[in-house]
Amino acid sequence: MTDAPRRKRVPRAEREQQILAAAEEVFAERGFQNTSMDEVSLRVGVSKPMLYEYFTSKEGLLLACVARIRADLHSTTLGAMAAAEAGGPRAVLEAGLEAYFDFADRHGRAWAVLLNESVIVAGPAEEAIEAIRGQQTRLLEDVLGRWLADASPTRVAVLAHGLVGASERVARWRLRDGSGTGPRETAVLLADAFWPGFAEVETSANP
Amino acid sequence: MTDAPRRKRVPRAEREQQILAAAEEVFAERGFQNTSMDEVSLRVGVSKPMLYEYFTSKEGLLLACVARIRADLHSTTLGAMAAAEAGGPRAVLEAGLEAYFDFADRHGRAWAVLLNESVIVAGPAEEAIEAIRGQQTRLLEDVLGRWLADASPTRVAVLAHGLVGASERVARWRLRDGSGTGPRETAVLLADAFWPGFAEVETSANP
DNA sequence: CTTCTCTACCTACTCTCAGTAGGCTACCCG
DNA sequence: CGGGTAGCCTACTGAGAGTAGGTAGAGAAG
Repeated sequence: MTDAPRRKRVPRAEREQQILAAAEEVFAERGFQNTSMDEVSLRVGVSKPMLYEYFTSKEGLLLACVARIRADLHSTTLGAMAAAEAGGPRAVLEAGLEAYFDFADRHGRAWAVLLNESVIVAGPAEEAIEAIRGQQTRLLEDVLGRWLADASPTRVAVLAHGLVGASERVARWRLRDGSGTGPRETAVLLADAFWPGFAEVETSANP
Repeated sequence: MTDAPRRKRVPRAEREQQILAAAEEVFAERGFQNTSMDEVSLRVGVSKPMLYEYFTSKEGLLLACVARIRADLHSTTLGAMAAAEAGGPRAVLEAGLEAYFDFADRHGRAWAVLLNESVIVAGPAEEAIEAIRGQQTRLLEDVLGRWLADASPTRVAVLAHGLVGASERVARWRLRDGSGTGPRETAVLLADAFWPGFAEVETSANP
């Protein structure tokens, strides 16, 4: 009946993952601002100084969450696009968009908080978040650069950033009001809007 | 030599504007998170309780700043688009985009912090910010709805939200790396990307 | 089995800062 | 020239980010 002295020792890597999982949950529920480190530590079942030992600061913890989910998103969309390679550029575009919206669906609020609404600061953390976001844009710049070999880098940049921004906002709209529209359908609608703008790519179509 | 007893009484409406101006500055410099109410009050030359009297909370102050700058942006772009009406839809689109990028240029970091990076919370403030943001989207939905009279509301929504998202991200990119590209040039590039997606509008062109 | 040591872990603080209680005073109006 | 009110202040409370300094479990070495 005396309460269990359940101090269970766990290797660092594993605890880090537990902490990230709990933090992602709480951030998604309450938002970054309204989350206290005490609450995260409570939910993991570990004391606060551990969080600081492993992640330096509250911002650091947020950054780690963002990095993790971004990496997941990146490999997911990359995989989908690679799988659609045979269908030609248009199919690749649609596959990437669909994978993105599907990812957003599966991760719900965590996606919105961590990828869109969370940036807070004007200091190094902002840089860090933008850098992580840059992965996605660079991926698109690569692909678009290959398709539009003779377009100016500026044009490629505008298209890539524009497409990323459009995806984010459309995904957010779906989360709030537009959930009646499925990932596939949404992807096609957005691709329809953007595709004709890629004038030069009109060569290889679906089989 | 005894320091001035400069308690200068100022009517409420005027003080509110002073406070908003100072807050916008500090938020832009430090970011929301790293700004203390004490610092804002110091800069205005007024004591902290005044800020709370007029704006309820730190979030409330942020919200007021956002609302103000959003309203400014809204009327600016609206005006530019109205002025371009005679040139046809394509000219209206370009004018709106150019006004947007120009606005972002003029407001520098304040724009980035207040319109893009500042949303913080999961509670009512998030709703409020989204509502303010909604102005812009609704404006576009109106215009697009008129141009694409026979398109489904879903398609119009995707286009409107997509275009807003694209503008935001492209503007942000310009602020960081792409400032070599002027507002006009950027607007044309983005319009080129999106325009052909508005298939049905191809009727009225420039004189 | 004992001791050594390394790393996971904790309790108990400090300090900054959002938000408030309660009162004062400049200015207008009669 | 005395109210009355609107603008203003000093001086607090409480929450929560971040830290100092120490405890203890588990494997290695004897």
